[in-house]
Amino acid sequence: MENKIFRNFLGEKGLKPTKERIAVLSEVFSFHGHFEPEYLYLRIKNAGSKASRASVYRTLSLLVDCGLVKKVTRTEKGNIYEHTYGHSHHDHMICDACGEIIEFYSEKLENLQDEICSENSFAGSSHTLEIRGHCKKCRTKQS
Amino acid sequence: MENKIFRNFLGEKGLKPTKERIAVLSEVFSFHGHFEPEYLYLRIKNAGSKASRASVYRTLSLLVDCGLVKKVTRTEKGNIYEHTYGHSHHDHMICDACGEIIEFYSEKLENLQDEICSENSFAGSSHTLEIRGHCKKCRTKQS
DNA sequence: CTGAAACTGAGATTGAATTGCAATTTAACT
DNA sequence: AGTTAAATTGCAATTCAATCTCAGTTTCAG
Ligand SMILES: [Mn+2]
Ligand SMILES: [Mn+2]
Ligand SMILES: [Zn+2]
Ligand SMILES: [Zn+2]
Repeated sequence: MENKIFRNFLGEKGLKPTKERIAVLSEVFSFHGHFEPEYLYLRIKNAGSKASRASVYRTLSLLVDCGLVKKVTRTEKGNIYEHTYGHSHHDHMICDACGEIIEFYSEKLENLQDEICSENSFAGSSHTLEIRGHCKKCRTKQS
Repeated sequence: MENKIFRNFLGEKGLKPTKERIAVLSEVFSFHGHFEPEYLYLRIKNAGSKASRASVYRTLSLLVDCGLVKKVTRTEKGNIYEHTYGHSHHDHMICDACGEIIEFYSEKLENLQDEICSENSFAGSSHTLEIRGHCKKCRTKQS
């Protein structure tokens, strides 16, 4: 489980599993979905643990490094993260009319991307595909 | 041509085609490829025109609004743009080590996306695919 | 021409993220 | 348990792209 993985990762790097780091780890895995560092910081505080903003940022980096967490996007505001351990990869379709988000996954699509990476001698490690348009509901509503 | 399009866009909004705005427009279309606002600012200066950083940022927003320019991605540093008018659709691979951006286009990939949209009764109108990883150069350098 | 509205540049401000550093904590080894 | 070096922390200072403020300037419809 994630605790084990993180402690292992820290051990290998000569880093220590301090309460602050563990508090961040626990909080990150205490809920599902996307989050901003500040939101995480507040949740930790609210949960009765303590970790400064600096520690939250620093630990978040470590979690990304060890693969438990992923930086989803950089928005105008700041970065958005999500924990990935225990979740499978998917991409998104977003309806420009109602904002609905449809998640999808296609093995074929993933393979095709790998092919394209090879063709370009690129070692792809992650990707973000966002398809924009109109969902069924909004399309029928329009007629 | 882009000049006409931009002036039209400005007119419709009650905005004025000032020398600064036109200088930014011209510079944006004076070369092909990706660029950061600061780089554009320096190019404009170097070209003998004048436009403050503030105007460059402000005009860049307008150009995006009117569809002549697109925000390609957001890096640790800042935004990266490209002019789209006169260019056909393509997606990007971005090297996490050196920042190089590789453009690619795959008919198969586009078709596959259309298929996936159909399967989800979604009318896709645009998409952004960004593959992150390491380019050939950075990968060999590492060994 | 004229005047109201739009625009500009310089510098101030914002805010997420990073960093310097003195004090504190950790844990390996007696 | 006690010692100690290395790691870690929090706070405040800093960074830096991006945005905003606002007084002076420019544009252009009438
Ligand atoms: Mn999702
Ligand atoms: Mn491109
Ligand atoms: Zn919809
Ligand atoms: Zn590279």
